[in-house]
Amino acid sequence: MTTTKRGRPRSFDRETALVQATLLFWQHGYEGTSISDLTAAMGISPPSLYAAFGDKRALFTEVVDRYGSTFGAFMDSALAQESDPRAGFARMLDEAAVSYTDPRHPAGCLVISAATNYSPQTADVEQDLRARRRANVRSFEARLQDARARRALPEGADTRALAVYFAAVVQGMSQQARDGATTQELRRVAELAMMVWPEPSC
Amino acid sequence: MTTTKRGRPRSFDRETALVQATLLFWQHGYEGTSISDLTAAMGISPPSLYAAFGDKRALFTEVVDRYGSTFGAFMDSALAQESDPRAGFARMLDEAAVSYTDPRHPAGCLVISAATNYSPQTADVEQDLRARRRANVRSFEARLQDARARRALPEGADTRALAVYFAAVVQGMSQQARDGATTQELRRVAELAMMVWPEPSC
DNA sequence: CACATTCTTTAGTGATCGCTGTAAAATCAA
DNA sequence: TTGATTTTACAGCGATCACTAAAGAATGTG
Repeated sequence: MTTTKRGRPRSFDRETALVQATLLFWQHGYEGTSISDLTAAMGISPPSLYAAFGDKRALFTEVVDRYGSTFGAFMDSALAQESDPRAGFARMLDEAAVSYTDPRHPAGCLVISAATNYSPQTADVEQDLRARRRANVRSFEARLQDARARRALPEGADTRALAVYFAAVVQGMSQQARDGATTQELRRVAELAMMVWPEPSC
Repeated sequence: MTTTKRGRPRSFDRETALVQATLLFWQHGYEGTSISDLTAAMGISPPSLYAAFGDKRALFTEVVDRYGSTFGAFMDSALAQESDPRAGFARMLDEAAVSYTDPRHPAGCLVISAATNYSPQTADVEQDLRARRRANVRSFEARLQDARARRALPEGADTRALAVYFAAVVQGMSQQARDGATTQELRRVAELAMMVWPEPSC
């Protein structure tokens, strides 16, 4: 496998095209974005798109993977970088409030909103995103169990319920952002949501 | 305007057909449900559907209106029937947990999930449901302002933030239900969510 | 019965969907 | 230059989309 390039070089930048595709899928969802929409935004023809990315489904998967390592990366990093679990969840919610209303890109979270309505032939796409969301809930729960083991949560804390709760709050914030909620409103929501955190004191 | 019926009688029950359409739209969303899907489930042909309901958009509007006065009615009634505002919101969240996971119909809330991905030509449908969700937030806020006026909430309570918070929790619970959360998990989420309610005591 | 009215079925409309066959254009290796 | 390789633009594939024209079938009215 050599790194030499032969043949006619690609006339467009693959990364730039991927960003355009991300914005479209983010805004309109998987089914709401057509190949025609994509090629128009990318400035390329259908055969070029298929040669560079495979098919629509493969392009979407690549978009979601890239999204997870860029726009969506704040979640894992907030939980991982804060030594105090409570501070980690608080930071995650606050950063979600800011990111979901960032005017530089579509509102909300792509993983949450890009495939909620699925026709039978796109059920696999819906299942893909659903699996990612479920993995997120499990990630929350693992962090909470770790916190409980390290005495940052009371012995009897229901980590499963807390994980589902935080996941629901994040998803609700995404939906609210798409419905027009402001950054300030969502930051207040994030602040309120943290009040359920069980305190050993009091 | 007479009530006499002339001409060939309709061969299907309109209400039954409307219920079938509701289940399809609830499960697969507006764009994910085709006329072909609808006619197959209703057991009628396209011209019969168009004669009875207008077009796809009109049928969907009728479905959503009917949904609001049946499956979705628990929200308004919970807030209206409980004299204590806190009890009203608690009951609303708990009933949402039960309703959103009721195996007798699709999971979650139709108004929340039936049109989140919109292509340009169906933006009006998205805007319709969005308006209903915004009206819901305003309804929450009005109830909270009423509660504050009646000293059931502290003077300085941020009713706007609380309204957006409760709306986000409800929407998150709907999404979690569609992702497979159980009734018990969501009831625990509802219970946790009520812990943000500001108490004049303590 | 005949007639008007309403719903039915059959078959199809143009438009758009995701996707691709074909051949010219643009590069590198020899 | 010659040939191999890869991408390009053009055009169109079959399938499905929401929707409907046309004519037959089933009712009430006269």
